[in-house]
Amino acid sequence: MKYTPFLNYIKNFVDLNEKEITFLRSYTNYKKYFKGQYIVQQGEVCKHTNFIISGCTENFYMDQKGQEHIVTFAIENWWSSDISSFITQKPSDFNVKCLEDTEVIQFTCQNQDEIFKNIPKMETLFRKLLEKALVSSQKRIVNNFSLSAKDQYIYFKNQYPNIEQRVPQYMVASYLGITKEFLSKIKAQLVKNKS
Amino acid sequence: MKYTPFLNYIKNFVDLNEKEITFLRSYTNYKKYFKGQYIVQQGEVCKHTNFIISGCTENFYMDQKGQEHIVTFAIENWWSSDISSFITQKPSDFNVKCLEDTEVIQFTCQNQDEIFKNIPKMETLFRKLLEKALVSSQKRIVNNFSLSAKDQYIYFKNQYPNIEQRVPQYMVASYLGITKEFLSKIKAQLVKNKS
DNA sequence: TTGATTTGTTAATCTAGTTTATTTTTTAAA
DNA sequence: TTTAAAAAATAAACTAGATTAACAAATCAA
Repeated sequence: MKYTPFLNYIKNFVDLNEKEITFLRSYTNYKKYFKGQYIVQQGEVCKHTNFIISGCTENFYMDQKGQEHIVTFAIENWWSSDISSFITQKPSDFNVKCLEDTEVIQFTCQNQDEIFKNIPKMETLFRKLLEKALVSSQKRIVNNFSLSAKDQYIYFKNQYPNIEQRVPQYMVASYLGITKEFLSKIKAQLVKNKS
Repeated sequence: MKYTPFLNYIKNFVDLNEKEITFLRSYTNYKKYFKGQYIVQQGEVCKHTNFIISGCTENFYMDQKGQEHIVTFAIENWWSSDISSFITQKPSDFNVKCLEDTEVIQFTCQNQDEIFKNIPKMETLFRKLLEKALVSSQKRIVNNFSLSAKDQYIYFKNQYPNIEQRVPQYMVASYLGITKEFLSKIKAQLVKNKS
């Protein structure tokens, strides 16, 4: 069943009874996007928070010079949205785009409020998820400060071993905040030093 | 009374009745630190989340080369802690140090759980604060990617107009992730271009 | 099964920001 | 009021990473 991965994920953190599960299902919905489709577009309001059942998304923005910068990737069992636009319901500065066919369970801001009101355990879960997200966001700032591009790449590979195989290299470079040419150079260096 | 600024702050977001206020006060405590004192030290567990009534703190860490990097500043009406260590209750990678005499209202991890259990509105408030903190952390990553050091400095001045006067310039440089020499150069440039 | 588009490599040149070192200014203790 | 320490400014030499450009593989549609 389509909801299974989502409910299994929730079960890792909180126990829901039948009634709560029914409620949760009625306030969320399943959706499938195809490779290349946008879940959110820069300038539009981010209507949903999405839990990824299968597939892969990128969250990126375009700067004044027209350059794209990838802020995050998300894969199975991760959450994907533009949280800034979602909580304020104002136009987003980011795009969320599917890099593969992607299935999600999603809910609106209104429905999120209903869920939290009716199942306080869910708000506790989200509070804890936000804590972790904040920690890893801060960790990224710290790494930006104290690691060279090479060490940041190594850190990325360790932290997200699954992602590098699934996305083109120039996107990894964009995520790291370096040019694709320089990442190419770093990889050549690493190969040389190994042998 | 010492609790007034804290209760006023809370009042901006949620309405608490007398009983809830009494509860909140009995599960938090007031503490005064002097300039130069550490609220958290690298290697120790961060025992409290602190709400700053007066004063100013820096959150910094020391990298392998012995260089200090400031991750955040905090002043009146802000929260200050190492959230990673606080939620996991494992040794912290960061120091929180007072840059001025600093008065706080603080609570432990255990007491935070009690507060959330007994006053669900407080958990909602914290969930929302975390959402905002995450947004501004992501914004900082984005700026790191797309702004030059000069533009990041300008952004910092706009976003935190109060802080620059209160801390030495080399700390602003550390926060921005650049050397104090380069910040000095940027400021000289800005002065020249203005006249 | 080809040719067109997307992705990745290499190398020369360039630049934003670092490092190191010296000098000047400000702060604060005695 | 003097003096030592902390903070800020200036400048030359240096480097990590960007830019540009040309080419090589890989992927994919027809």
